[in-house]
Amino acid sequence: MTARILIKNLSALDDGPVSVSGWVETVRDQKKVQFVVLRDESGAVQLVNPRNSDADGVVIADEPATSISSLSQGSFVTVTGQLKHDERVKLGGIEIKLAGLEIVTLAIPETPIAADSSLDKRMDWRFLDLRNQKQNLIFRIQTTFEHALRTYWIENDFIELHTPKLMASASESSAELFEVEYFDTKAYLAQSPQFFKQMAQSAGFGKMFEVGPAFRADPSFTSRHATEFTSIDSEISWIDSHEDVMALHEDLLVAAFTAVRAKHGDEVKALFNVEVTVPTKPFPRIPLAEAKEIVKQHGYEVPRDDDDMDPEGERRIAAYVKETYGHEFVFLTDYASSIRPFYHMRHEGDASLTNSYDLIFNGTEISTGAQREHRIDVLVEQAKEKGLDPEELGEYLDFFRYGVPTHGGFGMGLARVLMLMLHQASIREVTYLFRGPTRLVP
RNA sequence: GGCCCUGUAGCGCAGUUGGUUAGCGCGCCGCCCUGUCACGGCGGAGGUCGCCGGUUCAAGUCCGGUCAGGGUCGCCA
Repeated sequence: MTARILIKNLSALDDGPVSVSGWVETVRDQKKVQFVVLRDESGAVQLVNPRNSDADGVVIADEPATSISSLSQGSFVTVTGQLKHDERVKLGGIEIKLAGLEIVTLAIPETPIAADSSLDKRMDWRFLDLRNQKQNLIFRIQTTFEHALRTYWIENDFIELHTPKLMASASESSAELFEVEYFDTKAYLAQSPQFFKQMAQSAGFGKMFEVGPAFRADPSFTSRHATEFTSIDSEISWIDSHEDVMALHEDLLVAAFTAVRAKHGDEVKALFNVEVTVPTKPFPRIPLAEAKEIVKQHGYEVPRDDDDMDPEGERRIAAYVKETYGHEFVFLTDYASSIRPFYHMRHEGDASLTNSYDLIFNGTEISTGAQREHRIDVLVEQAKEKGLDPEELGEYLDFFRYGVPTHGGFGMGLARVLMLMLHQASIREVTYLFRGPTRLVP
C-alpha cells in the first residue's frame, strides 16, 4: 500500500506514483476525459482520467471511468495514480493521472447546504459546513491559540485545574442557572469556575488556570452569546492590584497572538482577508468613568441609569482607542462597585470603585478581571450590601477564614476572542457546535 | 424577555391593487461534448407558499395567533 499523502504536500514532490484520500468536490465527466477535484483537510487537487477506446475508436466503459461517473459530490475516496506537474492545470499546476479509485462511501447527491446557505441552515448540517477551508482553519487556529496559552502557563509554573461543573448552588447570581436532577436533590451547571479557582488560592496553589465549559441559562439573542461556552480562566496570588492581573492577561494574549500569526497569518489573510496583529504592550487602560466621558465628548451619551457602559459605548471607545493609540485592545478599568459582584475588591479609600476591568477587543467585551476581596469581614459586608445571605454562599466564605493571600484573576470567552480576531459576525461561526436558547442539536 | 424585519423547490431568491397551470438562478436527474478547471449544449424532475385559524365567490398575497430565523437592546464571556 502506498502511504496516503496530504494534498498540500503534493506540489513539492517529483512526478511519480502517489496515493491521496479525501472527498469529491466536483466531477467533470466528459466523453473522452474525466476530471475530479478532490479535497482533503489540507487542500484540493485535480484528478484526471483519459477514457479508453476500442479498435473502432468507441469509448469503452472500464475502470476507473465507470466509478468516476458514479461519484457524487462529497463522496469519500482513496485514489492512486501518477502525480504530474502540468502548467495547464489552474489548481496548483499539478494533477494526478488516475490508476485506481476506491470509493469508500458515496454521498447523497443533493447536498442540503450550499456556499450561500444561511448560518442557521449551515448549523443544521455542521459536519458538511466544517469541510470548508475557512471553518477548518478556525479550529486549527483555536488549537494553536490554546496551545500558546498553555505553554505560557506551564513555563510560568501555573497549575492546571478542572473545577466541577455540577454545583450545589449558584456561583454568581441565581438568575441564570441550569438546574439538573441529581439523585434525590438538585444540582446546577457551573456558570463560572469563579469560586473554585479562588479556592485554589486559599489552597496555596499560587497560580492556576482552567480552560473549560461554562453554562448560562440566559435567553440571550445576540451574535456573541451562547448558553454553553468555553471559558479561559486564570487566577494568581500575591498581587498588589488588578494591574498585576492585567499584566498577566496581556502576556497571555501577546503569546497567543504571536503563535497564531506565525503559524496561520498567511492563511488568515488569504481566506478571511484579515491581518492578525500581535498587540503591543502595554494595552491602553482607561478608567470606565473616563471612557464614558470620552465617548460623550465624541457625541455619544450612554443611555443608562447605572454607571455601566453599553455595547455602543464599547464600540465607540474601541474606535477612539484604535484611532488614538492604534490598538485593537483596551482595558476599561475601575468599574463602579454598584455594577460589580460582591467579591471584587474595592478601592482603598473609595468604596464606590472596584479594582476590576473589562477587556474590549475590536469593540466587544471578551473578558472580565479583578482583584478579589480576601478579607472575610469586608467580603461578608459586601455580600450583605448586595442583598446576599452569607449563609447561602456556603463553603465559599470558609475559603477566607483560614488564611488566604491577596489574589485576582480573569475569565475570558474563547470563542469571542476567535470571532473578533477573524472579524466574524457571529460566535456560531467559531464554535464547533453552538448551544443557544433554541439550539441543542447537532 | 422587549422592539423591528423575514419565512415560497435541496440552496439562494422574485411573485403587481387578492384572480387560471406559483416563476428565476444554482444544485439534482437523463442525453450530448478529447483537457475541463464557475466547463459547455439540449431536455427533465422537483412546491400541501413555516404551522393553525379567520375574512372572501376566490388567499403565497389581507387579518389574528403560533413556531422558527435575522437584527438590536437588556444580560454577559
